[in-house]
Amino acid sequence: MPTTPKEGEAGKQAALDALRAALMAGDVVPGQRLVEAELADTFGVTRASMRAALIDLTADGLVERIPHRGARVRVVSIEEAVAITECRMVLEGLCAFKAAEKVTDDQIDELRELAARLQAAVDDGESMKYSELNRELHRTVREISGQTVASELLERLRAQIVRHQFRLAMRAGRPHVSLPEHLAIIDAIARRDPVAAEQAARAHLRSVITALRETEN
Amino acid sequence: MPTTPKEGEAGKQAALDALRAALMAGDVVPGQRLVEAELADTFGVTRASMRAALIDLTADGLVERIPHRGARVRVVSIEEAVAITECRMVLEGLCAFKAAEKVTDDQIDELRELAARLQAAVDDGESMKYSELNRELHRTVREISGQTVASELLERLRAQIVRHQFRLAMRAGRPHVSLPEHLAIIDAIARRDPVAAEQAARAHLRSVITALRETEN
DNA sequence: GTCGACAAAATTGTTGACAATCTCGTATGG
DNA sequence: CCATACGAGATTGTCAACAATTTTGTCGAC
Repeated sequence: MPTTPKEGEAGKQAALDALRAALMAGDVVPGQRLVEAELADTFGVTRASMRAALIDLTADGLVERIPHRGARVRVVSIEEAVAITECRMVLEGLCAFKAAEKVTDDQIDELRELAARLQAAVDDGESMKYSELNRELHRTVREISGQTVASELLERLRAQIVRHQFRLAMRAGRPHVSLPEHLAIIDAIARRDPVAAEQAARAHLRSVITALRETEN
Repeated sequence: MPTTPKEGEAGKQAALDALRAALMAGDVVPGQRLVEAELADTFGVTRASMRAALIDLTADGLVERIPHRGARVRVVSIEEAVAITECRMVLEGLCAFKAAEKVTDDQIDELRELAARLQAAVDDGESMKYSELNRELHRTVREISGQTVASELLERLRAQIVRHQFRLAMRAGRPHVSLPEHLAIIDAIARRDPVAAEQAARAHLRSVITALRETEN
């Protein structure tokens, strides 16, 4: 556990961030029991703070809490991951549509640069770098779209399936499939073609769903 | 305040339901301060229970909590309501699409009956009844679609704009506009035409957005 | 040998009091 | 007369102890 044992202050936020980071990083396996006192001790906060953090994470769908039975890391099945990605599909489509309507010249330059970096990462076979740029692209599109409501929903949904996303990113050859899809999104937004942008975003997520189903085990 | 002053037991749930109902019913004006002790006393629960309820409602986006400053009823601006409805547009489109794929014969009968009742409500000018059937239709479509993830998101979003929805439903002539849109959704699902169903659902929500913008004040 | 009941341990839920923080009215000085 | 500093009141945040509940382990009976 790479966490410096701080003291309890405005510890709730610290606890929340620490646990969330641990969840995201996969330092804690799905289904694992999350005992309040234990975690509170680990992160150096009071039990009340940790409790509040767990409640927050439950609202975010990352943790499952059963009355008098404690909290567990929520496990999302493949089917659930697919359903979540279907929601992402339409929401990212909306963002892409709006982004194509509102994009500025400066932002187009930014996107073009991102496209070049994505291409470079694939050429060099740096899948980690690619995956990071991938997230940056999606974030940039959401930012350009100005759809804060959709953005929040997407962020929530993404957090729930980070494990599946990670597995997907590890698949050999996956970048070669998704790169042209990403470039198509960028291109459509740069051309200021909302309909094409939405279609491209949807097509990309549809491809992600197909790939997700293939990882079934 | 039509609430029987119970005692504090599993009072959190009671507090949550009570406050949520009050929010939905509009018994409490937007922007109003929500003092923990005061509400706890009103609903006959402990402050801890009320606090937990407020935290839950904050996660649902119904109230706003500022550290050391308390909770207020969140006010959603027209622009925010539009953004929320845009998200609803694509999500309900997804549900309609899936519903058209999975609908059973029995469910088609159910939808057709609902259509008749909607028509009847409009003919009789019962806008309250119509609005209620409206909600039932949307709920039925979500149910048929089996998209639990999208359903939850939609439920959250709807709760945030119930006030605006109410204002909309009160507008004279609104039912005459939305009825054919609703019938189109039902028809497309009954024909098992996913693409048409999605288009119909989107068109309906697009119309809602237009109407929302017109209520600007 | 297995099933059921009972008791002990572990864990979560709740309560009440206290501390920290913010708001607002009031007084003081320029 | 206005601005600023101060302080009382009100409100939220935190904590530690206690109560309620579930789980686990053990014993005895069939």
